[in-house]
Amino acid sequence: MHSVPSGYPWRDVRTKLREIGLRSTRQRLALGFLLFGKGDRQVTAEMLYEAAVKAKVPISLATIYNTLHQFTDAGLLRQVTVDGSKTFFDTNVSPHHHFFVANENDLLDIPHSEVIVGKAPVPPEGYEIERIDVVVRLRRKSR
Amino acid sequence: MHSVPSGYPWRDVRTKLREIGLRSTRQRLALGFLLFGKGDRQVTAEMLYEAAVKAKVPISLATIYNTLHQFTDAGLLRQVTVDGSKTFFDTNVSPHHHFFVANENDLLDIPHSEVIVGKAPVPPEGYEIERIDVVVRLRRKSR
DNA sequence: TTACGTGCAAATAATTTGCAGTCCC
DNA sequence: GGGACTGCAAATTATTTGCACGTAA
Repeated sequence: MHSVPSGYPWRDVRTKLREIGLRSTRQRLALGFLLFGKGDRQVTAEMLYEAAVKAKVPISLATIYNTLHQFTDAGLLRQVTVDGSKTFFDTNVSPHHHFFVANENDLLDIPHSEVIVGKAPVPPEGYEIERIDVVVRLRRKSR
Repeated sequence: MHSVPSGYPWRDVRTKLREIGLRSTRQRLALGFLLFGKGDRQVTAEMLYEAAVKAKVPISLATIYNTLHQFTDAGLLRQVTVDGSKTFFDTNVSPHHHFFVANENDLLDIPHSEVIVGKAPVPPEGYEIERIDVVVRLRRKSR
């Protein structure tokens, strides 16, 4: 019944929390398991909140937001902006791009093998490229 | 003193409005000139509001939003999401990508000549690609 | 005239923040 | 015990909406 987390060694959330200087509170442990327990996930605060509620973890939305940002600051999560509202947090922090299905509000990682950016554009004078975000918008096939 | 609008033939905003079935009200004419008067622009509702105020056009923020969406629906503008909050509207509706300077909240078109996407990723079963958005995040060069 | 537009203010939605009470270390 | 953490509610920010009044056609 053990599933090996793909992409991140999360045998011990508690240890990880200590490493990044955060106390191992009930809610942070729970969110750690929910997020890193099995494979990569890309969630919104709302989704994670629902998952926590479903898992019977007593937590408030404010704490979800706080924790997501603390994890992001610690480099455990990457924030992804796809569509106006709703910010996603991705447990996959390695460089990669995303598929996004707008009317299902669903974000998916694009396997790193799928090279997309051929040639980076030349930035204007005085600026340098910090990162390139690619979002491939999908729609359900009509038939 | 005449400047030829680059990218769009806006000799007559009034005509254009009629074409898309909108009445030529004072505020719509003004926004039309501000937006399409000289070359491509990429603005937020707030930016356009300030420009209108500066141009002594009596208008409310609500009308700015209404008008931006009407223009977008008519295909005159393209909505661009870069960063969580703040939605940009781009007068350049041809396929192209963007540079974005986060801490200056500045959006720039990337010339179409600058090819970026090399190979489109294979979408998951049952889905097809609707559009590919590329945002090249820039930062000021340190020195 | 009269349906379409506009402006204001109130309503939403997502997220942040202040602060009193709680809980790890 | 004491500072870090949590939860609630109130505050913010960007945007939308309801509705009385104004105005283009």
